[in-house]
Amino acid sequence: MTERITPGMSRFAEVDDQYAPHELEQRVFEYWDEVDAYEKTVEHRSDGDPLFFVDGPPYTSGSAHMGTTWNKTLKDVYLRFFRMQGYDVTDRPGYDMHGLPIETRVEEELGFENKKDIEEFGEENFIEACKEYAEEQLEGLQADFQDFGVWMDWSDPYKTVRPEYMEAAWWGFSKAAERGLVEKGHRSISQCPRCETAIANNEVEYEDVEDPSIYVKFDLEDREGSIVIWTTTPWTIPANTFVAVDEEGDYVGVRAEKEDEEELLYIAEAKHEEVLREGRYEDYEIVEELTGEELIGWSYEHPLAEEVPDHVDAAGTLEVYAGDYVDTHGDGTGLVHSAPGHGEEDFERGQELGFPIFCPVGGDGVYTEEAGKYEGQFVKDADDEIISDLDENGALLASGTVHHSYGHCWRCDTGIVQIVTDQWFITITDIKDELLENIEDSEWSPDWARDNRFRDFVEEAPDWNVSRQRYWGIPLPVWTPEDRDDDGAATAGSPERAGGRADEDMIVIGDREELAERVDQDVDPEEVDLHKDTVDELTITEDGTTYTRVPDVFDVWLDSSVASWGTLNYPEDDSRFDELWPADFILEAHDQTRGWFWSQLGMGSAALGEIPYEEVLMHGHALMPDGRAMSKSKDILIDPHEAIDRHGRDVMRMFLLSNNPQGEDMRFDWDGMQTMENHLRTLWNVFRFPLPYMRLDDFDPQETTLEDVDSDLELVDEWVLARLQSTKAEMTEHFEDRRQDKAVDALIDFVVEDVSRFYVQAVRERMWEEEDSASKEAAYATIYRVLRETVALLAPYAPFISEEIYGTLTGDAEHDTVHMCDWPAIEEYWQDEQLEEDVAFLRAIEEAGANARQQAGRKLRWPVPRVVVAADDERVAAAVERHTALLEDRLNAREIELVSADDRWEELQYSAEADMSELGPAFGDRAGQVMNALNEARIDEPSLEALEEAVSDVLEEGAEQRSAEDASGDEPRAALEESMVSFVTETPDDVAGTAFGLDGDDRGVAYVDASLTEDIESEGYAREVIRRVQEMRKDLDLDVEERIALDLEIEDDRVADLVSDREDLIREEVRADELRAVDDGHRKEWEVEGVAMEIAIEPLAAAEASD
RNA sequence: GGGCCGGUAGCUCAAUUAGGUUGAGCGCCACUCUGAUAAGGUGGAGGUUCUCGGUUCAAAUCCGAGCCGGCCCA
Repeated sequence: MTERITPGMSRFAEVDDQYAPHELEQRVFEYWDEVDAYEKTVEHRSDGDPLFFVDGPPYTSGSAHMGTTWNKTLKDVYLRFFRMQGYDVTDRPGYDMHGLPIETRVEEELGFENKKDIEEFGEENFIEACKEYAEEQLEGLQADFQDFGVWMDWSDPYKTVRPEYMEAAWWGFSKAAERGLVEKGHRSISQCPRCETAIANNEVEYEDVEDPSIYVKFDLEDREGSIVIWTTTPWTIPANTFVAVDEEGDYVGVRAEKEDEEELLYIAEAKHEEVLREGRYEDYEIVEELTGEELIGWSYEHPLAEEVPDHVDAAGTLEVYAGDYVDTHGDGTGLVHSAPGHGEEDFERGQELGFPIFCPVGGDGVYTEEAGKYEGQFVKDADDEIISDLDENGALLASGTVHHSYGHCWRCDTGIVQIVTDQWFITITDIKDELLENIEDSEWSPDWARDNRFRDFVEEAPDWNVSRQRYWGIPLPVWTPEDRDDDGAATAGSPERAGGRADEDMIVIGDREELAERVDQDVDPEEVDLHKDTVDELTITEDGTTYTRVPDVFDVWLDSSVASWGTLNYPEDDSRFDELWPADFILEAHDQTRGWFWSQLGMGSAALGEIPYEEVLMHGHALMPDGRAMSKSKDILIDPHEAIDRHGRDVMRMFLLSNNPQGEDMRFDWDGMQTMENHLRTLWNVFRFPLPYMRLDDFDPQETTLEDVDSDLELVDEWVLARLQSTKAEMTEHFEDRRQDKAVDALIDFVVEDVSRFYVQAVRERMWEEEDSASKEAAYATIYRVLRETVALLAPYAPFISEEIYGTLTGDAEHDTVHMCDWPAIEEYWQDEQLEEDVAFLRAIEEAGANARQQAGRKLRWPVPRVVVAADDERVAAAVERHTALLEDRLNAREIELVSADDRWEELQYSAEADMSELGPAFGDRAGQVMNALNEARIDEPSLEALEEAVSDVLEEGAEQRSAEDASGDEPRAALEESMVSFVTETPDDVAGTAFGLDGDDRGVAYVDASLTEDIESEGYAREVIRRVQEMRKDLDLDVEERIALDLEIEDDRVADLVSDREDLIREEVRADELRAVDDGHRKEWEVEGVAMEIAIEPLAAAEASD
């Protein structure tokens, strides 16, 4: 067997100098394959508590975009987290593969124009072509998801086109039918005339278009004059049935003159000027003022009575009625042309009024015979002819065009027509109260998504039209008597609700077994495919009646609505349903409020009386860097593949996951990607740093645990371990709040700020020591524990780099994959809040000291004799007292002097900062003035008396005002209180001092005494020499252990003497075994603090070899 | 047109719960440091907190009216 370098095989193996994400990720993919990492991780949790996650199935047209990528990455991070917490997670992915979008894509590919082409091609062939297309798209999507490092059960996704899944939809629908929630309805729907099918309201996309805008006069019968209506759809005029007005609106009768003719017109008062201007009338006079109520009952003549001989003429039609959809201040005239055969509101009002439904338009948008003169024309094409006919009839008041938004088919972009047809509905409005109650059984993040958005939607949701007159979908499992009058005309004109209850004479089949049992033909339930072409011909004969299948297929939203049991292959497989259902967790974007969140609620409630999910995490959309929505069709997008090419999978995931997942949109940001890469590089470097030392010393983390070296731990070790505990606690809390972004921020902060910038800095010298020491072992054990737990915490986010680091750290001593690890538990033993706070103060002091040093012009390399820490309070003083040595070390100070809060430096001056929350209530409208005075004051001691003295002018002025206003004078004069101010030190010129603080509050000042002594100069110059020799070693690319000969020439005698005092130090630090003249070596001239030096080095191995 | 969410530094966001002198990271500029670091450190520039009005001693925060973006609905 050939030896391979893979994570998990060789502890502390050599790793890349640089973090190289692409190579690393390839290695990890291969490794996962090799050890069956995913399968082992699933198996590892098989005894855990079940956690039933249901994947909202992506639609299989097109490839993964940044939004899908974010969605799947979020799912991945939570599923990995749940697994690490011990849950046995159901993680079956799914794909939504039916529906009009795929049909239109396939039609495009095949060059089809309309349904006739499909019929000619053959339903069976077309369905097969759709299936192939969907499967192809699925492959691409799934390859992408796997490439993003998402771990789900890719071997067995649920597909909505599989018979067992389609059966799950049949089952759900049949349960709803059993509850009496299925009915056939005669309703106004949006129809795509190209696709020749109803489409759901949420499939209608609104686009700005130019349409006719006409004002039409309807001549009144039995009285003089006309009422005026406005419409942008002249093609609906043939179906006019009544005119609606606002009962309480104000209307006027106007005598208007044009070209010597006079007309009496009735219009809303608010609109009359505009309408008359449109009609180019020269003069007018208001002759009547009426309310809408007074117009009711007026009858008029149909304006196209001759052209459309079959027009509505039933009793009560062609009259004025009240309609609550009329607005006398909106568009139009305040009188609304109403055609129940078209508009939804018109339809509903027409039903109430018991009018016949006249719709002279077919499913293809072409006028039928009933349209008389216009028969055979596509409705939009007939607009011009209708307008000119109206004109000829003297009915046209004005004709123009208007830009407005008009509904279009979401897939083929054809303008929709509103017509009345027979459709099948799930009447969820009958169980609306139940739906609203069921919502309460689910927890949502963020909570407003449920309590505002979702509830609003559910409250207003209409019945669900589930039928589509198409091919690529789950066939309706409904059989009706073959001689049945399917166009539903019988119900038209009925004053009751259209369609009525579910037909007594309707058979709804619930599964394949039942299908095989009841149909007249031979059907093998194991083999039957269930698509339209296989079930269309099946008939059922019972009690002498033959039933044929309703030819429609389901709205594709119904497919995914049954995912909670479809995922479990229920009802075919009932082995897990009772244990798992309903889903514990679902996670989708906010557009699913009206989509999947809703359809599942409706279907779950209709079929099973319950909401099918218990917890929802609702995220936002991925936006472009400039905040625009991404759009594939407009080529406005960031391709996840490009993101991976530029930065790698882990980086992309880290970026995506560092965004708030609760309802807020995410702006993609290349800078943010780069920052994440920098963070991961930092982690890589932290990880890489101790490896050579551990290797050299044969450190064995199983032999030498943290517990073994407990007594040798130094302060920084204990501190970083305490920080680790806090980080774990913080992350766990954020994860449980479904804010993985805050969790990863905490982790990054820990790695970058605490481990890399502080801990590693602090332990470098300990690891650099050549001989074994207890301290070094303690540092090894500490950083090992820190890294080992860090990669577990990071694993759900960045599974690749975590895997490689884990493998390199643990060898074969632990799990095969980091993803089998438990979520790191908080260990109370290592918690130490006081120490964390102490170090926070020390770091603040260090930062201030660095600032002060820079002010004093003294580099960190040069020691300073003394740093004075003036602590504002006991807490700070205690921290400094406890850790003086560490502070000396970090500040490179010979001595730390603590000035406690009770004492102070006489040289110092003070000023005061006001606390406005105290000052405001006490001084009222003068608080700002007092604040300014306080800020400007300079005093010698930080006492309230001194301060009051300094700002006395302002205080007294206020007191005078107050007593002048308040004659009773018993209110006490506002005075300064301790709580209103905090004192701030002012630095003397000769000492550099900088304030330090925590969380924005000043807590003291660090003063750096930068005076020089010979001893300090000696060390300073020596360290300057060391630094330059190190640089020269680096020039030669010498190994860290390599010995050299050093040649040092310094012109200034005084400096030369100072440096030679530290000869031992220099030799040790630069690994110089010999101090002598070097002839051939690497030679360089330097200037150090104005002193010229010449340094030469020569590797000893090379020197020996050349001898 | 309606509902929900958002608008704070060049960018990403925090501070809005409960009103009290607007902050961080990234980016930029200058200086500095460098034998784990494509790093690190110090300083700096950068703000009409979308606009207008109101409440208040005091508003990014509360209220009202708009504007812009996103989602959903019509």
